Amino acid sequence: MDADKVFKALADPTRRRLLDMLCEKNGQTLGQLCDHLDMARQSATQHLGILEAANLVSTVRHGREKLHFINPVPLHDVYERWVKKFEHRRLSLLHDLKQELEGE
Amino acid sequence: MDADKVFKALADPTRRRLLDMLCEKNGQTLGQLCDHLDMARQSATQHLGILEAANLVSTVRHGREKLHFINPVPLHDVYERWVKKFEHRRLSLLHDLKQELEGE
DNA sequence: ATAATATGCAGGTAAATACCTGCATGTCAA
DNA sequence: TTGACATGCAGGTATTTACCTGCATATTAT
Repeated sequence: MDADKVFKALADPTRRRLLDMLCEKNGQTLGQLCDHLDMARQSATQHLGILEAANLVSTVRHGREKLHFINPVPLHDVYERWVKKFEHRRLSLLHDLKQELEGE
Repeated sequence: MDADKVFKALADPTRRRLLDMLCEKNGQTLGQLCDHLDMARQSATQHLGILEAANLVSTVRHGREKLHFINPVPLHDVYERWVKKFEHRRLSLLHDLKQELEGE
């Protein structure tokens, strides 16, 4: 997993919206996805390209249509690498700050 | 939680590195954190400001020093909102793509 | 075949981003 | 109190990003 690509892909609200749309209904075409966005088709294409480069979305050509599918694996990897680690130490990390605020 | 701020904060490798450093040793000063980065102090300050604005880091002044503490809560929120959802449907989402690739 | 449809590709621009330098302020210690 | 140290603040620049318009290509349906 290229963590940088995944995080950068997730940094844009339009791209998070696209993932949400695909989660609602997987395998949508570019056109279908565009219909729910307030921007030119070409802009959406770029966003989908970034999601695909991050491996968050896989595509399949179906005649003249391009179907988009979510790939949940990178998100799971993000969890494993980034959230779980801090999650595990969650209480102790908060404890550090609390102690500092209380003046040791 | 301001999801956009959190995701944008996580989108930069330097900022992820800073979070890692604080996870290793919580409550470090600006100077300590800078020592491990290959950039000017002022640049690091900006990164830490972004992390603080996203509520991923909290700070406490201690005389002339500024101590930085991780706040793991937003990361947990990201998990709840973004990862868990896709995680739950992980297998079914992959199934969609597999079926499409196999020609229905 | 041809028209309508779905997508691809090539630039072009304005705003955001990640750096930097230079100087100011505040705190500690001798 | 004065010098050293830790951080704050104000710009300035080069790159990246998120849009756009215009045109090309490929597929389906009449």
